Amino acid sequence: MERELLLLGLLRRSDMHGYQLHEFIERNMSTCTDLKKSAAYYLLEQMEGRGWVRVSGELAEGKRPPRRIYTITEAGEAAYQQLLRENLAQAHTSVFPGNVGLAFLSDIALDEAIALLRQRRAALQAQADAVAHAPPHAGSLQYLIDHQRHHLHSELAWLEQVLNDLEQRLKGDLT
Amino acid sequence: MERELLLLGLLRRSDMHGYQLHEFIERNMSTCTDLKKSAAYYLLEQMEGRGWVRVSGELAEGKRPPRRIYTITEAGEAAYQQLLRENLAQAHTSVFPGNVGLAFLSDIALDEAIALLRQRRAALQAQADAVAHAPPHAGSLQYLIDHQRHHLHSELAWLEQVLNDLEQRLKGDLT
DNA sequence: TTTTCCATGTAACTCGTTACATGATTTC
DNA sequence: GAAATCATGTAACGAGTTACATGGAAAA
Repeated sequence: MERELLLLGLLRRSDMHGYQLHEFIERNMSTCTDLKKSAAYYLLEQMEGRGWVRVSGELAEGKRPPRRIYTITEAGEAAYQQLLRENLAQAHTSVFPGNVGLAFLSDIALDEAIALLRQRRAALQAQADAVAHAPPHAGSLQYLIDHQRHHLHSELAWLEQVLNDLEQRLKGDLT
Repeated sequence: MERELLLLGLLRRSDMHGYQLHEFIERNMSTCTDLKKSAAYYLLEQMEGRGWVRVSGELAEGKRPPRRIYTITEAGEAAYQQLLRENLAQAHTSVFPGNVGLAFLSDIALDEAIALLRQRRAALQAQADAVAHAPPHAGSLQYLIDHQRHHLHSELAWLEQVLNDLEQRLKGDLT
């Protein structure tokens, strides 16, 4: 329900059409979350079926497909209130599939493991830089971005620790 | 490919059947990852189709379904080596769908927001405790568990920060 | 004696991605 | 004139979950 929470939260601020919603998320939240265009359209239709949103207008400009402007309904507002509370109260167990490799780190020679993790560190650093340079946002959206920043720093610190550990061991092996 | 990496890594250590693999993951890695039984069976069949593993024996005990023991093949070993390297070198962009709510924190009254986040903190703390009390593991599996521990502590620290911030603001409002 | 564990497997379903199609409009 | 943008939508596919079926063995 996280995706519908996101859409409802944005629609609550102002009516938008699908393309616009996707664009906003892409522009302002890409470091924290993502929502493909097709998924956005799909979710909007589905939520319309549930009565959470309704099409409040169809603006045709030229001969391109008319913009379908969505508005949140009362039922949608109620759903939003509940989803938001659930979301805030829960601690979702975070699973990092990208880290399974760590469990098998010792299957690789020390020096190669170090080289690989340095690559990872560089990529992670790039992500951290991207978030750092993101322009500040009004309201609590900033919390989400700050969280991502915090998380990336934590990941970098941990990786640094592992690298130090491995480098120490490498030294030990050579002497 | 993370799940196949996981299975290959385990099969490389010793031949196992599906149930056993699932059980091992459940027992020893449940705080970091998960793999449903049906998914395990499905992946094993699929990997067998790719020639990454083969059934090296069928042990029938009594009249229950015979254990299908899987062994990693040479092709599987090659795949493993590559998957592992890819996995270690990449920094997977971590997306936390569970946190979208934070972007809408200001839609809720301060005192209720605080109460909700305290619930979240308690749940998070419980997770951290679970990882802390997990018995130590041989080999680099420990890295994975340590990472999870590190991550949970980072999350707790950040949440504490947000709560402090909100509590400060609540004080300000009351005076 | 009832429940849980062992061990496999299948079918239906949900969710989301990819890749496409349309066609005007703006930008390079 | 080619390419990217705007704006919607569909169809096919893939991965994973849920829920079920089987049936003996061990534990409560």
